[in-house]
Amino acid sequence: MTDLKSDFLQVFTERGYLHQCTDIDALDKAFAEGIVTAYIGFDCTAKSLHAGSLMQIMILRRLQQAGHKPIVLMGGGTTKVGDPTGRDESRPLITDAVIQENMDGIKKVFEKFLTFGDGPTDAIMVNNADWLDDIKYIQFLRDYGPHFSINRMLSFDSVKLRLEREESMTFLEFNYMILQAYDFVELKKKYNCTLQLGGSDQWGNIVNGVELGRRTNGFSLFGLTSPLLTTASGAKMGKTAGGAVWLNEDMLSAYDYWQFWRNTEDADVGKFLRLFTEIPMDEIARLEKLDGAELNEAKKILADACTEMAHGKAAAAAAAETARQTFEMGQTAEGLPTLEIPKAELEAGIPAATLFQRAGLAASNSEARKLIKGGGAKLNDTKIDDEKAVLSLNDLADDGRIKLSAGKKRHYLIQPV
RNA sequence: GGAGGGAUGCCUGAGUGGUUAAAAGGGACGGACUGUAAAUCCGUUGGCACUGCCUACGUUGGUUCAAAUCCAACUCCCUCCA
Repeated sequence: MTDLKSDFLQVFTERGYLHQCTDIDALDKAFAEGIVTAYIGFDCTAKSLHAGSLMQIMILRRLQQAGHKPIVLMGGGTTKVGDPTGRDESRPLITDAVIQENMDGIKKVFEKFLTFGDGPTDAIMVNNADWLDDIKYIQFLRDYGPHFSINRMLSFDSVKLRLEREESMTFLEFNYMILQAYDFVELKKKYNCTLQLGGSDQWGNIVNGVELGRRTNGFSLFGLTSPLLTTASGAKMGKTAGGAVWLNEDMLSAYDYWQFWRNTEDADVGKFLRLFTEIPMDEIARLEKLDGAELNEAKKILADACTEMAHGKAAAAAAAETARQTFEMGQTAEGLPTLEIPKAELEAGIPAATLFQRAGLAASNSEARKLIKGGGAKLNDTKIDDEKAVLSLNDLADDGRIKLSAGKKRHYLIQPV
C-alpha cells in the first residue's frame, strides 16, 4: 500500500478502522480530489442501534468531518428480507409497522452524530424500501439476474456457512445480497454515491454491489470495510450484563452507557479510544501507556467522551459524577436509576426479593432470592442475609430512600412517593 | 414423490422406561482476590405462595403404577434418490 494522501483515509487507517478495500489507491485519489459520497446500510431489526454499530456510525461522522457526504441507508426494504450474514437460522419476519417504528427510533441516534441537511456535505438518510418495494419482478430478474452467478453466490460465506452447518436457507434470504448490491447501484444513480462502507462481514455483499455497478452501468464503485470488533477476551462488542448496549437513551440510560465504557477491559482501552472518541492520537498514546490502576483514568476519559457524543455533555458529566460518588466515595448518589414506589405499599412491607425484581436487578423473584443467598445483595450498602427479608419504612436510609445493590456494580434507588 | 437421519434447558451436547429440573462444557450472574480491568479459584444458573408445588426434553394423542426415554399421527430440519 502506498502512502495515503487523503485526510479521510489517513485518519481511517491510523485510528484502526481499516480492514479491506477494493482499490485503496484509487479511492484515496478520489478522496483527495473532491467530495465523495459514501453510505452504510443499517438493518431495522430493533428500535435502537447498539454499541456494535457504533463503529460504523463513527466512520460516517469521520467521513463528514473530512468534508465528504455520508448517506445513512435505512434497510426498510431489505429488513423485510433479512440478512443471513452471520446468522445460524432465519430471522423471524418483521412486519412493516414494526420496521417503521424501528426506523424512527434509529433515526434519533444519527441526529446526534451527524449533521443532516441539503448542503454538499450534509448527511442524508434514505430508505431502500423507497425503491425496493416497487420492483417489478420479471423486469428486475431480466435486468440484474444475468449478472449474478449462482455458483459464485453459493461460495459466499453468508451462504456457504449456512449450507455447511446444514441449516436451511430460504430463497427469500438468498436474495438479500442481490438487493444489497442493487441498493448500491441505485444510490450511485440517485446520489452519485460511489463508496459503500461496512463491517468486514459485509465484504461479500459490498463487492457484489461494486461489481453489479460495473457490469450494468460501467460505474466505478468502491468498497471499504472495517474490522469486526470483539473485546480483548473475544466477546462480541455491545453486550453486557443487562443485555445490549443500546444507543438510545430510552433503551439504556446515560449512566449505564457511561458504565459500559468505564468497564472496558485494560487491553481494549487504546483501541476503543481510537475508534470511539475524537481524542487526538498523541493524547491517546499517552493514555494507553498508563500503568495498572492509573489506566482507570483513561477509562473515565473514554466513558466521558463516548457518553458526551451519544447523550450530550450534561448527561455525561452527570453520569460521571454519579459514578464518582457511588464507587469512589461509596455514597448514595442522586443520579442512580430510581424506582418510585407508593409509600402505602412499602408501609405494608415488601419482600426484598420482589423489590430487586421490580427494580430490574433480577429477572425473577427466584433469581433475586438466589442473589441474596449468594451474598450479592445489599440494602443500603449492608449485605442482606435473610432471603425472605421484608422491607418496610424502617429500612429507609437517612435521606428517605432505599439503596439496593446487586453485586458491586449495579445499584438502584427506591423512592417512596 | 421415495428412503434414511434428526428436533433436549441461553448455546453446544449427553441421556434410550423409574435414583432426571435432566451429565459435561460454554456463556451469564454472584463471591474471593484486585484497580468498577484481566487471569485464577469458589458458588449459582426453569418458575412460584420454596423443606412443598407447578411447568419443561418439536406438537398432539396413546401404552404404563411410572415416559425426554416405548407407540401413533403431525410439524419442521438435514442427507440421498426421482
